[in-house]
Amino acid sequence: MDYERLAELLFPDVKDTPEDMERRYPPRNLPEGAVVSRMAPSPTGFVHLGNLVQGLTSERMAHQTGGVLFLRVEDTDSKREVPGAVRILIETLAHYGIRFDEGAGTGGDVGDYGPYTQSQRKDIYHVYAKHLVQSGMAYPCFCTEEDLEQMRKDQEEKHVNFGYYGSYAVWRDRGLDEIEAQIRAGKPWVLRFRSTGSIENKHTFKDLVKGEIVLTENDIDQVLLKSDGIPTYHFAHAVDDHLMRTTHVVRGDEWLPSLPFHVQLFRALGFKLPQYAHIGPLMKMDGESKRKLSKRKDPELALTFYKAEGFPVSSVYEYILGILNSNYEDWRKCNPDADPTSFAFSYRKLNPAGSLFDYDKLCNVSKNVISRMSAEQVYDELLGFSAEFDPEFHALLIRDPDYAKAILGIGRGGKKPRKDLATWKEARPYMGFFYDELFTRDEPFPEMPGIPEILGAFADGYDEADAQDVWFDRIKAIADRFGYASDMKEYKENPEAWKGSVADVSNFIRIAVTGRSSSPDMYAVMQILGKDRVTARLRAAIAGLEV
RNA sequence: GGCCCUAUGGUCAAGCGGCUAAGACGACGCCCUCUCACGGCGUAAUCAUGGGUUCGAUUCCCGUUAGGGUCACCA
Repeated sequence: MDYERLAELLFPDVKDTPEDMERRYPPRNLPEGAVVSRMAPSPTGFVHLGNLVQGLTSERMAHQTGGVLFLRVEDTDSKREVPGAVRILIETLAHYGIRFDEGAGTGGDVGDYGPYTQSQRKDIYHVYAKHLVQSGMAYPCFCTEEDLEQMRKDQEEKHVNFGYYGSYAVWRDRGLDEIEAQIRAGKPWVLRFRSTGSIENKHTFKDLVKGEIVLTENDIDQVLLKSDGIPTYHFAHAVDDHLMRTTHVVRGDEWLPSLPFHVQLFRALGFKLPQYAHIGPLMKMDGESKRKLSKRKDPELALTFYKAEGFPVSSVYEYILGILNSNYEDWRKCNPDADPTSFAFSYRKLNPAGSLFDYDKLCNVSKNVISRMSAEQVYDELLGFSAEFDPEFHALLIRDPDYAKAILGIGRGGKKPRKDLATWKEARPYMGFFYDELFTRDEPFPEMPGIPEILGAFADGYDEADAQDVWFDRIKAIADRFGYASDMKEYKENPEAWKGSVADVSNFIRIAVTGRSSSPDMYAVMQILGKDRVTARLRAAIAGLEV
């Protein structure tokens, strides 16, 4: 077979050689140990937790070593492409603190190793495709979809391995004349890799997170170029990561089965293999068993879900970091206010298996994150959320910023901050009663004696200027007056001696003022509500009870 | 079905040949001069299984079982 002629036939327009490519994309000049890594998502418009997990790992590895993180858009599947997806992708990732040093950007490419969008790299791939044909390592295949389907059926019946290999590789050794005839007839073709591997051969391979793994050689003649001349992932991966001088590839472990082929391809192309880190998928409980989080079934996979639920981005970030490096949580406890980038991230800590996604844990992390924020910060974030998801609440919040911040400041700061909020969505039910527009009385008063009189007595004597202890002494005095115990200890020893306790009295007032039986500290609540609102609500409650 | 990965409490997990097997979330109980939210204390709960190797295995090796992933002109 005259491979040179075949190559000319297939790629008449390709004049560049691999050597030209090497000159155009020389090795990077970086210090020893610097990691060059990348995110290489396909622009489907759907940014998910998996992207973030992978991206965060790459980002930390690159930036912690003084290396480079770049973004490459893998748009080789035109069927799946969604317009505007690249922009969404970049903005979402930036939102989560992943910044690229290089690569595709909203304002065009940045960096010397571009283009960073695969659909613009066709010429580059063809240089290597032609080279492989010239050296007999690739050949055209004219099988139709039907042909391949038939092959698959046949293999299923015979219970043999699936795929285009051995005697099933029908175009592997056809003559040049036959190929030429097909091309002249305008038949579409794909370029296949001529595999010399055997499934009898095993090799050990060192993966950064899985450790030593056993690979079975690939014996399938995989597709390198699709019939439209666009490369498959495998081929693009090899060419791009070589020319872009990637040192570390972080990806989901669903890629593990195609790793033998990638190893084979890099070798055939004469490329140095990068280091690989295959990370386990995020799982979810589905009835009795676990399964990988799925795009179709699980809304919590999409990053937009967390935005709509009102999780601060820093909460999601912290949660993911905690999943990746379990010692992050301890570090955070010791360094409550430190920047997460000062944490020593290690790929060695990554779990080789898949972890179950834990919503409760995320909430807990988020409560801690929010509790560490200032009232000012909470207000700003809440505003951002409500503007998009709760305009009515948003309008109330911006009407009187100081009022809102005072509310959000209750129990904030200090050693033991309140942790009421895990999401911004919870803010409205938490603090709604501060606004007359949202205030409702849905909590009934308990069946206990003297409630209207007690409320009346409190309203009559309420003085906004009272300090907290004076304020509470007044409540105790009212308790005594109406036959309720003012001392909790005494009451607990002998509850029968009283109608109730000062806790009950406080509760009557709480229900009257907030409409609920639980609220933050009543003194603080009343200070913020102001005397007029407090007494108005007390009077209204009394009127309601007397009807 | 072939190939590959994984296996410590309900969940996330420390552990890397010798420990009464950390810690966190969740659950439950108690305490904390008004509820709630915090905080404190405590309880229950884990090394899948069978064989080796070893003076000694949660830890190393093999089998079994279970779970997961993957077998496209998708990434």
